[in-house]
Amino acid sequence: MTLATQLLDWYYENARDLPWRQDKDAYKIWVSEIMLQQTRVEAVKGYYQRWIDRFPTPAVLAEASEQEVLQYWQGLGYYSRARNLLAGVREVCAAYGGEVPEDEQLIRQLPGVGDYTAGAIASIAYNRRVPAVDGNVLRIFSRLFCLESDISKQATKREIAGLLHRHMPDSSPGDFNQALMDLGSMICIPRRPRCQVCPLSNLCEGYAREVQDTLPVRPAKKEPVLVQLAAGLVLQDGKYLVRQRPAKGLLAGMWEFPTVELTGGQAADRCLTAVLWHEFGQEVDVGEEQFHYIHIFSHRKWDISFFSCQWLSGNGVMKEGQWRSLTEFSNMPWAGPHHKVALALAES
DNA sequence: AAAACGGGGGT
DNA sequence: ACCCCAGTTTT
Repeated sequence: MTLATQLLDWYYENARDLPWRQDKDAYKIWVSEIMLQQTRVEAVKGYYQRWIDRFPTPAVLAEASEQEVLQYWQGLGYYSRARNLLAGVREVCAAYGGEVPEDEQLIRQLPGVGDYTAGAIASIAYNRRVPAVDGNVLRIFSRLFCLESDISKQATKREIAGLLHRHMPDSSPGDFNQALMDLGSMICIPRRPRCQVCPLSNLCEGYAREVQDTLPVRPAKKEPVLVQLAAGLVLQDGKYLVRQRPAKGLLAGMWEFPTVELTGGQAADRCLTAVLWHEFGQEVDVGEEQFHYIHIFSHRKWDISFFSCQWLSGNGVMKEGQWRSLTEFSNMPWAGPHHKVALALAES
C-alpha cells in the first residue's frame, strides 16, 4: 500500500458531493477554483450555482459586462478575482477559441491563476500529473513528514510541492489532489485533527511523535490597524448620493455611500460635511449620528459611524458620484459589509 | 520577502 | 475574540 492508494481508497468512500464535481468541464473547474481561493466551500456553493446558471460557458461570460460580473461576485470578497476571471475568460475566447488550454504552463499565464490554481485545473479537468499546493496540502504534509519550517515561506512550499509530486499516482492525479482537499477539510483539520479515523495515520510522522497539534508552523500574526470612517446617507428627492471607488486598491470599483477617514480624532460630522462640500461642491446638513458599527478583517479594523444628511442648496455642481434609489443601489456592486448595514439603516 | 486584498463560519 | 480558509498580485 502506498500513500496514494490509501488516500484514494478513502476518497472514493468519503468524497464530498460538491456542485463543481458534477463534471470535468475545465471552465467550471476554473470558476470553482477562483471562487475557492481563500474562501470556504460552504460560502462558495451558492455563488457557484448562480454563476454557472448565468454564465454557463466562457463565451457567455466573455460577453458580460464587468459591472454585472461584479454583481454576481458581491459578498464573496477579493473582487479582483472576478475581474481577473473575466479578463482570463476573454483571453481564452480570443486566443484559444473558447477552450481552456490543457497545458499547465499556459493555464498558469491566465490572470488570477497562480501555481495552485493552474495545478488544480490541469489535474482535475485534464488528468495532468501536476501538484496543487494549497493550505490543506501544506498542513497535511507538514504533519505527515513532521516539517517544522514556516509554511508561509516560499522554500517550504517548494519542498512540499516536491514531496507531493513524488507521491502523486500516475492515474487519477486529479482525484488525488481533490482527496487531499477533503482530507484537509474533514480529517486533517487545523485544530485537533481526527487522527483516530485518518486513512494516513499509519504513515504520519507527526502523529507518531504526537506533535500533530503543533503543526503546521505559521508566521506570527500582526497587529491590525484601526481605521476610523464616517459614512453619509445623503438624501435628495428620494435618492441617495453614492460614488464609485477607485479602480485599484481596497474594494476597487465598488459603489459606496460617501465615506471619509477620520484622522487625529476630528468630529465626524464636521469632517463629513467638509468632505461632501469638497468632493461634491454642495453644502449638506449633517444630522445626528445613527449608530456605530465595527468590522474587523485580517489586517485592518474599521470603526465606522453613520450619519444621515440632507442635501441643501441646489446651486453647486456634483463633481463625482450619482444619485440612486436604494433599489438601484442594491443592484450595483457595492462595497463591503458596512454598506450592507447602511442599506438596512436607510431602508428603516 | 512582505504587504495588500474581504468576508464568513467555526471554536 | 481569534483563527484561517481549495491564494494571487503588487510593492
